[in-house]
Amino acid sequence: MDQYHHGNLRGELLRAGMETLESQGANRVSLRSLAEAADVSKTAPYRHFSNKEAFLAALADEGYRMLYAALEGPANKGPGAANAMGKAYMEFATAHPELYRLMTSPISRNIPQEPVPWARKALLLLKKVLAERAAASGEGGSVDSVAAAWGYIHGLSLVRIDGIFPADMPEPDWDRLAFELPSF
Amino acid sequence: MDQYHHGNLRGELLRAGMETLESQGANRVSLRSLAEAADVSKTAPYRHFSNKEAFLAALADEGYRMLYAALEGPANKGPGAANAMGKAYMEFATAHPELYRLMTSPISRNIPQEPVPWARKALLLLKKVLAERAAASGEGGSVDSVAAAWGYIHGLSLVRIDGIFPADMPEPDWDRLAFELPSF
DNA sequence: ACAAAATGTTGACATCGCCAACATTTTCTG
DNA sequence: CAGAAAATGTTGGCGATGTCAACATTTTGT
Repeated sequence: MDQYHHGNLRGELLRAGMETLESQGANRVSLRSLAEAADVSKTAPYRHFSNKEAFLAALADEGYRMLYAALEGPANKGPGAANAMGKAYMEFATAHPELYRLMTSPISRNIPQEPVPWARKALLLLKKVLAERAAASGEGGSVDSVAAAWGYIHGLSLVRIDGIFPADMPEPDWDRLAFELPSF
Repeated sequence: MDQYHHGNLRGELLRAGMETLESQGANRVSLRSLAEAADVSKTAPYRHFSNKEAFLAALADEGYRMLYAALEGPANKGPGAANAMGKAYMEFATAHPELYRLMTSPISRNIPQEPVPWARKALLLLKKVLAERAAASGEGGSVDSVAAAWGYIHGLSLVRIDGIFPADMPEPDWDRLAFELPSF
């Protein structure tokens, strides 16, 4: 008995959209085809997301929810939390390359209307642990130290998942690199 | 007198395409509208690029040509070449954020048919200088050391241009950070 | 019970990537 | 130098997509 109302269209769109995103990249995500797959008319998604960008931003935020869950444990490890977090961070990026690319693309930040609560939460956690580490190492929680560690782990993750690293060199020991964050 | 042949359609498409890319991002680049702007039929571009991806790859390679030109000077500075290169690298990324994102997206590497000679050249230069630095610092040119510096400068550039860094923290001293590459 | 809000549908328009078939111009070769 | 071949461009069209306007149905709240 086909119902007029889907019941959980928003959730189903996000679920199926995440699947497409992870397997084929953000460019292949189409609201129309997702609607069709959910047995719903082509414009139904617009009742839940103002446009495609907002939908992608919602997917990105879902990614930050996952990232937060992945970082929560390592972040509470006491001493060495930052290093453990670096490793978990890169593991997340490596396991979800397309999602991670979307999360760190500027799209997510160009949507002031749609809230992205998990992004805020995950990044705050990251900042907190990195700042604590900087403070503990005598740098007084310097902004530069946080930015350095942040950029390092982000870039290392991308270099790995994007295959930028020269193919004619042996594979680096990514795990060790992610674990040993640089100091300033 | 409208000519049947444009004369330099390929070059003009790349020029105008680069303009759109830099001002509006890769997603907004359309072969059709570029053709229209060049006063040429909508399918004329396909005589020069097999598809849109190949066109974007050509734009990316043009970016690597520019990057190579920007790195050439610093790379020959003798001691401290790596640091000077790090600074020049981030300056390039900051000056051309959308182009840089395209260059480092995996699209560029998924096109085996179209050659991207400048990408190869620029990345080889980068690798050479970083490897020399690692060797000079006693690490014996370790792969890990190269990868660490590479990821660091790449990630630092992206964190800066993508605005990932928490807005509630003061702006880091990007130039100093780019100059002081981490050691392992 | 009824009004309002939420959710979905139909139809339409513009843009876009890209294919097939054909036209024109330039270049190469006998 | 003529004719073949290659390069370059055009027209017409197909299917996918984002998104808008107008309308329908269902759910919710008073």
